[in-house]
Amino acid sequence: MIESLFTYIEKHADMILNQDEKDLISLTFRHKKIFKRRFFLEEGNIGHWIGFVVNGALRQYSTNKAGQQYTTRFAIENWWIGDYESFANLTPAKHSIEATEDSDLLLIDIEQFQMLKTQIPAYLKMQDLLDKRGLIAYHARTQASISLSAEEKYLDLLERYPEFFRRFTRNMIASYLGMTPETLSRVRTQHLNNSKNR
Amino acid sequence: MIESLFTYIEKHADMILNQDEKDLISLTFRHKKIFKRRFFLEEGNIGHWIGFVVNGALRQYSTNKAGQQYTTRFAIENWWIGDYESFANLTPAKHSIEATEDSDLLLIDIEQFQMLKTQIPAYLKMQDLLDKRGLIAYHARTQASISLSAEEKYLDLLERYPEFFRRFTRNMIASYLGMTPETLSRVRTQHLNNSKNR
DNA sequence: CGATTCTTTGAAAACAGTCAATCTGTGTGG
DNA sequence: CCACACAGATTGACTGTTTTCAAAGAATCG
Repeated sequence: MIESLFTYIEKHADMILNQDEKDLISLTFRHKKIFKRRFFLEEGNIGHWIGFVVNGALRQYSTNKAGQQYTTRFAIENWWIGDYESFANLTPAKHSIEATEDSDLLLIDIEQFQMLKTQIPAYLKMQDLLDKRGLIAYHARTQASISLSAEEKYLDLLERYPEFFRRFTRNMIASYLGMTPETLSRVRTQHLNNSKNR
Repeated sequence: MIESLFTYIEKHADMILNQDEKDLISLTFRHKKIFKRRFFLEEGNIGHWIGFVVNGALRQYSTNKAGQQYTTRFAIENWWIGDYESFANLTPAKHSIEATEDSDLLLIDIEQFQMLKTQIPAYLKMQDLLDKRGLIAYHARTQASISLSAEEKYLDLLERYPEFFRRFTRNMIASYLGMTPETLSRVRTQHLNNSKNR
């Protein structure tokens, strides 16, 4: 189980972990199984842990006053999941995180997270890369949500993460893209027909 | 000029800078004046520097294939401005940055930026805070752009940053909010009339 | 198999965008 | 200092896109 985290760190830091480092990491993370439809975090609680997804799938969402849910993130194998704001500041989470498949996570809390960054150079390097990427990804997504039509948003996501369409429901994807399920459905059939007629 | 940067760092790190640290910072940053309508960075170039805005105002935007501009950020006094992706990775910038008022910036490049983080604890602490805030702000903006109507987006921005409406043109604000200037205009007058009738 | 949830489809309404004309304000040059 | 030019802002009529509401059709889970 922990092996996939080692591989992930080595790949993203472009460095090799020695045995001491691997041992430290093994001791630091703890395994948690979350079954489908169960919550990893519920809005209002403190999200003490972030998790590395060994396998499974989860979605993060928030709910507005009208009770509508907005999916803010998806996570599948080899992604990290957690309410970053709550994790970093130990404030009540503004999001809930629910498993959409039975999932295996490796958890770490903020103190140990900081500790690993100081103790293991590869961990720090990986985290720097992820922080950078995170900012850039948010930027791209904001841009997309502002400037693209419903169809373009759909095509954009389909191109980037085709797997999402196999693993998450249309409702979740629609709310991730900021459109209704009906609109997503129409955009999809329309696009499928277009491809057929060529 | 550099004083406002000291103040900023001390405030955001919640720490005091000693004289050596102040001297180091003074030597590291260099002043640059950018006049209205001039560019701090043009798309395609490498954004070697990021800048602390001592005074003035700037906007960052990108242009799509159709030639439309999307404002991605504003910066005024005591904000940082730069294409973070280009700065961190030394890749060609995907955004342009233009002064919308005569502006004074204090510039730093990536190497010196890293150096200050290792040499000055307050600088590191400030930067950690800003990174956190940046992620959270992007999250909030993404959320807003997905889930709010034109009117709600307008009200949201008006509440958060009323100053923007005084210092940036409606065109810029409309493109920041992801709507046409006409829609922004209508939403505004409608809202002004609503407030009047109470 | 039956119940529940998810997805699709249709029609009408709301919303935002486009195009064109007018109005406003600012800055520049004569 | 005025007049003119120009960019920005508003307004109106129209078009196109997306949402809403309602119902029917699939798919999934116990």
